[in-house]
Amino acid sequence: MAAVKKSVSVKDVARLAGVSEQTVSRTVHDSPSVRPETKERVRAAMRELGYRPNFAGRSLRRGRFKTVGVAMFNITGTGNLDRMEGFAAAADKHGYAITLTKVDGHPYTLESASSRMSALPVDGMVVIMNRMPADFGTFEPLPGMQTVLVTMLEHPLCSTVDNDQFDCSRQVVEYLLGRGHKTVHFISCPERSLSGMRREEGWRETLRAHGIEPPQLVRGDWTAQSGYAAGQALADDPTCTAIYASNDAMAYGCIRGLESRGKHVPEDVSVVGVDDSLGDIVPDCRLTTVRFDNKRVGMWAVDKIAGAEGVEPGVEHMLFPGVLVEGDTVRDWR
Amino acid sequence: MAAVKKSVSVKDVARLAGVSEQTVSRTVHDSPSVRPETKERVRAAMRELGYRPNFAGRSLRRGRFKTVGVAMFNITGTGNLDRMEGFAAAADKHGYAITLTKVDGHPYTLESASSRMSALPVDGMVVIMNRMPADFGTFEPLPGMQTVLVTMLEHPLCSTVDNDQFDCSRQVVEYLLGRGHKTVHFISCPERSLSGMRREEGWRETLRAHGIEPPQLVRGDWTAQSGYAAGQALADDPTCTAIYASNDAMAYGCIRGLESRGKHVPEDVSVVGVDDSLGDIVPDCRLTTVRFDNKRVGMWAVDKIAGAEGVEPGVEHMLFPGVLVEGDTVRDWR
DNA sequence: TTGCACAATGGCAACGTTAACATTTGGTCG
DNA sequence: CGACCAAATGTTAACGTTGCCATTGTGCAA
Repeated sequence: MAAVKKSVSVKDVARLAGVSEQTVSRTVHDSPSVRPETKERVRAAMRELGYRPNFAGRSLRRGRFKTVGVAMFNITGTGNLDRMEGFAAAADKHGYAITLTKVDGHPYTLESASSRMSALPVDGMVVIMNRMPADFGTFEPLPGMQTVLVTMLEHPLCSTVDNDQFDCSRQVVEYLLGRGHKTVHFISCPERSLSGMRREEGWRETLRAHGIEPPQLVRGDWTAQSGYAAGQALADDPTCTAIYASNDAMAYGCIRGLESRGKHVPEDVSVVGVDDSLGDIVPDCRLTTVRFDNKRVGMWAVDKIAGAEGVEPGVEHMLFPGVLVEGDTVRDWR
Repeated sequence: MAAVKKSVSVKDVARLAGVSEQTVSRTVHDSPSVRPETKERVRAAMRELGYRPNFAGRSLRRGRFKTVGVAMFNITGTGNLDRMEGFAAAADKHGYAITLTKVDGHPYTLESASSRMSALPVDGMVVIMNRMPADFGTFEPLPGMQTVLVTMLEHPLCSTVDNDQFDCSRQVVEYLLGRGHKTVHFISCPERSLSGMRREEGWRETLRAHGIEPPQLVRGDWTAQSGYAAGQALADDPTCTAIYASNDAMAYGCIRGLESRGKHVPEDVSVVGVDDSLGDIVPDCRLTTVRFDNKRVGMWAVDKIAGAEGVEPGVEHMLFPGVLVEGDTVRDWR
């Protein structure tokens, strides 16, 4: 039955329309040097045969794919969905497509991401770095393959873009100090997280810049449970009037932990989180937090590649600041 | 300076290694009919020139792209990250890549997703349907383009796969009835959600199958706030001992709403959610919920396309059941 | 009438790869 | 020693598209 459906080429269309292949091509590209009635005839033939331009032939001829590759070591991760939204939106804007690749190979290296991409039809690539790759310092992007890293670390050969985690902490700490708190306690995250460590640095250095010696931090593990424990531990510390948690889940856990020890938020203790991820999940708490625009980060990365269009655009480093969103979990002591 | 870097082709490698292009090709594919020392010579030449096989030339020759396209109307959505994880994992397994496309065109139709894909280098496509597309009944997939829809509705021409939302409600309702509850109240979601409506049907029909007339449902909007309001409303209903909420955020909101009215969970009222999305975000509550394996759904979709490898595989419909995860929010009344 | 400009279209080649077939080489066996 | 075989390598053509140049046709000024 179902005849083997060989793909329809310009040749087939040309034959049916009684024109040359070249005229078909010109019609596809809507060249002004084809007579309208000829165009219409060709278009009719295309419709009849169900012609669709062949991507491979076209790319081979043109030498470009109009596609950006995205390499991820872990697909599941905070903000990845928003970043992808950004990738897709920017790609769309430039008429590009996005090719997604999971690099689950054991070596967590840029090299492995790069070689994975090299066989795919992409003009440039974006790598989402969550941790520190072993070869960050020595990595060289493939020749002719514009490479953008999503990370806060600056790379000498690749453009980079990310949220500004240092500035995020600066904002939070200065916001709390500005509300009359004498110091800010910190619930951190596991040490292998790049962005988490940068938040920690920001907290520490901002306090020092204000002449305050940072108190002992409490190390968490991103979960609300660890925040809960941290909240209980900090409830007994009389100097603790303000807590900055490295993400919203820990901040929320912390609030509940404080409450379990009879401390009220924000009356007794102020709490600030990061990520604005609680959103519609928690009913009774408008957490003061920092919102990042991950979509914008994603768009920037793809814009950098797709927007270049052949020109050699040079290495650039971009950090987008987050926005502090005021909720109901901070008390003004002034 | 930077000389125009024309891409290195088999021809260049062949010349340097002093062999024919075919031998280079055979070496790339590790054919046994090339002498090991010849292979080594060719490999050395490839390394020296930095040869990378050209995707376009290869696909043109082979007629296949080894790529699956994924069309999404909304990238941000519950479970999409896990589904993508599944897409990527299955693609990887088959040596395929994933091309992601956001269909943000105004018409919410399969046709628009399909035509968007037709110009891209893909062998098949997956469409993630959140709502009901206008042309669901009349849509015909592109010839030669295997199309899989992620939806619970069965389509005559396309394979479909999704979580079994009806069965999910059945499990929850029978679980609660089995614990001695006389009926199960329901917090629904907005009516435009396909999966939500199917959950609603499952709840209603399972109750009826057990000879119980479903009580008036409370319509929510996915947010914890709406769950909170629902909890408060249901707290005054003496017949209400078990509540099934259409997602975890509403379930959690509901619990807090009940508590605000002096009802305790699970002592007074049992609450069950869906999605297992609270995870590490909430510290004090192990919610009984239903966990779906979205990764598996994603893998199935890509397997269906990439696994076929040329053979015409026929239309198939797949629903994966969720797993009820017991937490601490259900009381046994028996 | 010729020459010329311009519009419309056609022919050819090349992009990089590889399947199919062709050729060469070295060795084995009757 | 010639016929034959297998292993190793080479040659050709084709996949679909499009840039470049050539060709044809048409109208208009010289």
